[in-house]
Amino acid sequence: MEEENNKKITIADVAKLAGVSKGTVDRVLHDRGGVSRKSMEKIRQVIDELGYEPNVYASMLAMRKEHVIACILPDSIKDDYWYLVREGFEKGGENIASMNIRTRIFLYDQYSPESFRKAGMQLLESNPSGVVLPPFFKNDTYTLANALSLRGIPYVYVDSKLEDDGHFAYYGMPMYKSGYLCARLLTLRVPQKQLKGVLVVRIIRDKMRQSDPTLNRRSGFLDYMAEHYPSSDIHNLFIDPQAPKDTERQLNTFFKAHPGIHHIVMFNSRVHLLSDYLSRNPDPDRVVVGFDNLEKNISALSSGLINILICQHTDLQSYNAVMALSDYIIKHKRPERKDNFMHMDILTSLNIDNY
Amino acid sequence: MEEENNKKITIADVAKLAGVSKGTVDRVLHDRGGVSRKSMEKIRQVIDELGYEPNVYASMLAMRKEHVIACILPDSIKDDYWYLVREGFEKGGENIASMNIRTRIFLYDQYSPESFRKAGMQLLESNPSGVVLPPFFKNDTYTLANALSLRGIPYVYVDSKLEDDGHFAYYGMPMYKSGYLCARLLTLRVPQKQLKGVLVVRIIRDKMRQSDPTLNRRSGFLDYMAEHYPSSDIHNLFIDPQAPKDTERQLNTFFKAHPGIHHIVMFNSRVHLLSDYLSRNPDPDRVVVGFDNLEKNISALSSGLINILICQHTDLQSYNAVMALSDYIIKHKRPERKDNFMHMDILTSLNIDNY
DNA sequence: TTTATTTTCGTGCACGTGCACGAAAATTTT
DNA sequence: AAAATTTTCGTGCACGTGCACGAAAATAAA
Repeated sequence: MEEENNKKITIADVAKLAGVSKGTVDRVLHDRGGVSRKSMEKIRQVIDELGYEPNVYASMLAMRKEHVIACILPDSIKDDYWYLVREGFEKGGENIASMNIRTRIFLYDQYSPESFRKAGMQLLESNPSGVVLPPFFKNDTYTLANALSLRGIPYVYVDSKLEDDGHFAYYGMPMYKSGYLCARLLTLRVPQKQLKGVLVVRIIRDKMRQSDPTLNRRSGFLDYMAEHYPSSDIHNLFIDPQAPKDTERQLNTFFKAHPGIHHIVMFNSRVHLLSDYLSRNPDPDRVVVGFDNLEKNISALSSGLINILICQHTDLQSYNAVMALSDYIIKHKRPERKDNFMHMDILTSLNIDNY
Repeated sequence: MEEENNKKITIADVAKLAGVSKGTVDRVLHDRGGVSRKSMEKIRQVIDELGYEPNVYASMLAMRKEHVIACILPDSIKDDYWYLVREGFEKGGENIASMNIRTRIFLYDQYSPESFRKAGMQLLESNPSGVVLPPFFKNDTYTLANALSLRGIPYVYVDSKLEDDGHFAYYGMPMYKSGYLCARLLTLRVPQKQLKGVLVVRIIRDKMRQSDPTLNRRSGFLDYMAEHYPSSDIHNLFIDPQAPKDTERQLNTFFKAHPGIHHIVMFNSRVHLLSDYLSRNPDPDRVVVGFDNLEKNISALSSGLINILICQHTDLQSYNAVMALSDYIIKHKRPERKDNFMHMDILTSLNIDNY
């Protein structure tokens, strides 16, 4: 059908062929009613026949609305996990700035659900055309998602997603699998019988957060270990990220008590917290695996303190989310898949360049 | 300076403040001369003061020109290396189709420089606004690049790049490093003394191509091996991709003669050519490393025939190239870096999902 | 039928930029 | 100084869509 004879088909062409005015064509294009059934059918048919496609530029030019894509985020220091999310969002923002779409970030205190709600209200007031929504406090996130649904504002989950199905898209990571992969990489060079045990370092107050996605990662890890090294011990050590000296002392104590253990993992993004201890206590047999491409992690990898980093493009998630929303705003196109799981990158000191 | 009080600054605003007409402002915006020095300076100053930024939509709407981004490629069967380049290019094309930028591919026979020149002429005749240019025949590519330069058409090298500096951008891979990484991954689990040797499988007629980028990769590989396994042998086996049965026979013969060798690498994208032999001759000690995310390679990885695939986003290269060019056409923005080296992904059967 | 109401539809302007045309101003030539 | 030429600049329309306004047509109420 598609008429590909150089000239672009416009609304006027459709109108003429359908024997109506371009106003009417516009009405059916945007489903805004007030068109008789006969006209509508005729117009739809002509649109198909001619293969009409709207001109994005003319459309955006005519539609004066100023578009805003918003994001709600925990306030965070530089080089934090959430900072990566933020960076990706902002990168996307730069990319679409010239398309007259602005971005706004609403920050909250990750230890105060109250502040989340407040930020959520402000976000709604800004009347965005799309929202990037990393769930944090489950119930409050759900409330916010509902409010957005009600207003017809598309929202994209990143990081993890809630069970509601009203989201526009999701960009996240296969947490369970990442844990499984982590276990495998950790034990790559270890024959079955030699593995004495593994130390899992955890953050003491992560219990606070209602739903911790790293739990799934831990499950994946434990399952692999149970399958392949059933007799090896998994030790847990809880550290306080705000007390680096305590951390170092704890690690010292632990490894004095368990001289046979050389394998360490952390399931969140903060493996760099171990850097101090690791650099002061070299061990040729040691293997350390961590997650996420924080700058500090990457430099720890480069300098050999840790061995492997499993990266899941935390920043790409929010970047993709922004781009998906802007594509929807500009071209009215939905992403190919609604739920998108990111690829896991294995980073070692050898392939860390150009990352 | 930037006036951020909601209203967008237009050319008319600039014109009024500079005491000229918008036609004149347009002239300085596009450097098309015919403007007195005094006016020009005044206008430039006002533009800075007001922080004027052109409206992309209005600009593209007014400028009727139909933009084409072209690519010159070896004709290839599906699931070939060059097919990946093509897929990336086409994916980019889909993405910008709604922005009224078309893509065109000019194919040539990779065994005929003559056909390359012909395709190049056709490409020039299509008068593209930008070109994605994977070098193949060195001299002819250089000639084509020159012709493009002369016409002011930006061209982006992908895959590898020539020494001229006229290119708009480059998206490629650190070949040497990929070889080095390959060697390391191949020998990950092998103690120094146990490695008897490695088999390098090569394509018999790759000598034909004037500059073969995989040579660098081979250098990286050999350097690593010389450093870490100085006493191990590197065997070369030349196969003909069009004679699968010969290949299998050659491999059989080789491994009968060298029972101690279990490590295989191929430096091009065709490690899948070994699949038949590998599946019919299982060897628990075997390690196979290959390159590039061809579908056949990926399925060989999934089914455990090969162990590691080093991927360099062959498709992303051409995709990025298209996007960079379209960004330039639409927003007049150049990429952040001129030369972009892609990241190397390490793929195992464990992290191959969602790739 | 006449009037009132609702449904359907056409007209025309605005969005901001690019560019062609030709006029005005400046400069050179006669 | 007048004419010819060159330089500089202003005017106005086109691009294709969205949307407001009000007219025409269809339907309902009188």
